[in-house]
Amino acid sequence: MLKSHNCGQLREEHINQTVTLAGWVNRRRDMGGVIFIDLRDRDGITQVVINAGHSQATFDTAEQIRNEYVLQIKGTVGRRPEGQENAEMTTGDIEVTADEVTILNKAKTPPFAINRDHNVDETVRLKYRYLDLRRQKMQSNLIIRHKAIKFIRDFLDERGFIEIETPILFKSTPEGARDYLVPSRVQPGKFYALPQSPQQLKQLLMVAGYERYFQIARCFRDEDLRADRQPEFTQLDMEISFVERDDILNLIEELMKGMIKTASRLPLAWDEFPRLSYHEAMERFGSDKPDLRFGLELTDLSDIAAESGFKVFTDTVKAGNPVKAICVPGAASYSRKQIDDLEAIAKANGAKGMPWIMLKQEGGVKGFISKFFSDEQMNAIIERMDAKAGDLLLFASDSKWVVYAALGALRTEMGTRLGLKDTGTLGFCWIVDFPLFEENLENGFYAPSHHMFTAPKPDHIPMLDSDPASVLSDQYDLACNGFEVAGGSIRIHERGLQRKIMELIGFSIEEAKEQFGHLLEAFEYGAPPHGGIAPGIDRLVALMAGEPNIREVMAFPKTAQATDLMSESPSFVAQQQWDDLHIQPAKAM
RNA sequence: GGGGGCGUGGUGUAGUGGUUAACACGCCGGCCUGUCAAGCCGGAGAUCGCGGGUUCGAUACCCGUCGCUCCCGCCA
Repeated sequence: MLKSHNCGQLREEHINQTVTLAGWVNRRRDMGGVIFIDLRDRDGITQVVINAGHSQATFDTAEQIRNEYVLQIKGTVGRRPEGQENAEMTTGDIEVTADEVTILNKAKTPPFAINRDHNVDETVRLKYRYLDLRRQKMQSNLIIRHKAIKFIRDFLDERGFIEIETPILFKSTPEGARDYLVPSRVQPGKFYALPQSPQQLKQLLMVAGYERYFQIARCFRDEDLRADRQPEFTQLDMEISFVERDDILNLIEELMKGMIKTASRLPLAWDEFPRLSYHEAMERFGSDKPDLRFGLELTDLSDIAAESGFKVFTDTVKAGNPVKAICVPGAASYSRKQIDDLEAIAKANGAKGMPWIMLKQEGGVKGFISKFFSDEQMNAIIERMDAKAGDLLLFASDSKWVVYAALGALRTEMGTRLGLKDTGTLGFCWIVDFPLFEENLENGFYAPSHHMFTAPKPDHIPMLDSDPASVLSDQYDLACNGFEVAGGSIRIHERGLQRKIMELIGFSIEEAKEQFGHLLEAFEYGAPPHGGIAPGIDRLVALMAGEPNIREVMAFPKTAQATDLMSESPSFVAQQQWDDLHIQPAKAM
């Protein structure tokens, strides 16, 4: 090795030892006759001292050194002079006096500062990702990620899980997200697909008798990107045989707690993860991934609104839809502009408008809908919402989905604006008892709300015949701070039930055989009851690192346009490559 | 597919319908033997993303376009 110690390693106990360090120049301070170099490697930073009186050749070399040069330093560890210690540095009590300085490599001045944590345009960061990743913050993020994954592997190994790799080249299915396709060279006209998740394969591993499987699995979805969505991302994919829902919830809860204790920058907001039904989450928070770190809950006012003189509300309730509101404390002083901003959020989420009522500090109410309510009705609203003078009430009346979306978005926005979220903590909750089917029929058939292998709750199975729309499933999600961080379900392992579900969703035997034939056939050879879950590693690590998007915890992420600014991919390919793959462009490019 | 925001020396920002586009950091040179965001002195560095329009005059206003970003749709 070109070094004997790491740069974060040396302490008082090493004093008088001769050491060799190697790393990058974090900063150079040239005092004329003495030069200080902060030498940085992944482990930390050590101050190196180069004295003019010590060795002229070494000093001459040090004069030429610039930031980010790669150096090897041979020298002696010494105690810093009295009063010169740096309490900010873990190595701040010592320094290395250089006997020899070797420039292992020079470096151009980087396009942005490596030695400083400051905002840099993300275009530049992504183009020079290798320099961005050199920054302490990014190294720390990737180390959190490593620790999390290491914890997961150890935790699951101790509990009898085995890690099995599944193919990246697999089969396209029209269900779900858009597939990334890979044309076959040896099978003209045919395509592989990159897996959206190893869903089918892990179920087949259950049929194969592996009982407890996991994989740190790369997944691919060709959909538009978001702060928490990349075209390729990593899931902790898991499946367990002979398992019941609560076994999985309890296991994952223990795993999350251990992982956060081991790897997370932020602590848990609370120890036990609350379990909410999907219905309760939507009604109270307008989201199936609610941020429970603050209140501002949705309140149903349909009954009072139905008696009001406001036609929009009365019509809504007559149509069987809700009128709901949230109470924003202290926001009655909001300006027209601020209200307009909030209304824009409601509209962006499908609402046609955002009626509001201000409870004036000096008493009385303001807002054009207030005149449609009697004093009695207004008091009932205020009482039910536990509102006080100075508060602002924001309403939504529409289909319940629009009401959830609009008020859910407003709730999140106001939670941020008013600083109600404890942003330094992680607030987990389980969402359970999802509907088995989407509410709206598609072409006269039900659509699965998760996927077609999700099992109904056992005591709801009879309702598949009488009232399919009301059937709840053994599907569950884990949410944290308003993000979905895991989703899973107990699967259907029994053929008759699977056939019934396929009939309800209008899936013919022929279609099923075409797409899932291997899986359905496998289920006829003794499939054990099984279920699983898939936590999203990128989202969890971003949350644990306190980062606002998952690019900050991925080494080489893509832009919102799904490009890589460093390698400039995707890229055009030679005509020969098209020919080899038996494909051609749809039009001249 | 739709909507919002941003784009000014290497980096981060300021700025204005009108003379030479300002500041900090960085960079280059000089001084300096105890600094640690070193300090002091001097210097270089910007066709204000690109194209078009309005105007006597555009970095600024308008349109388009490209890039980055956030959101809706989409993501079983």
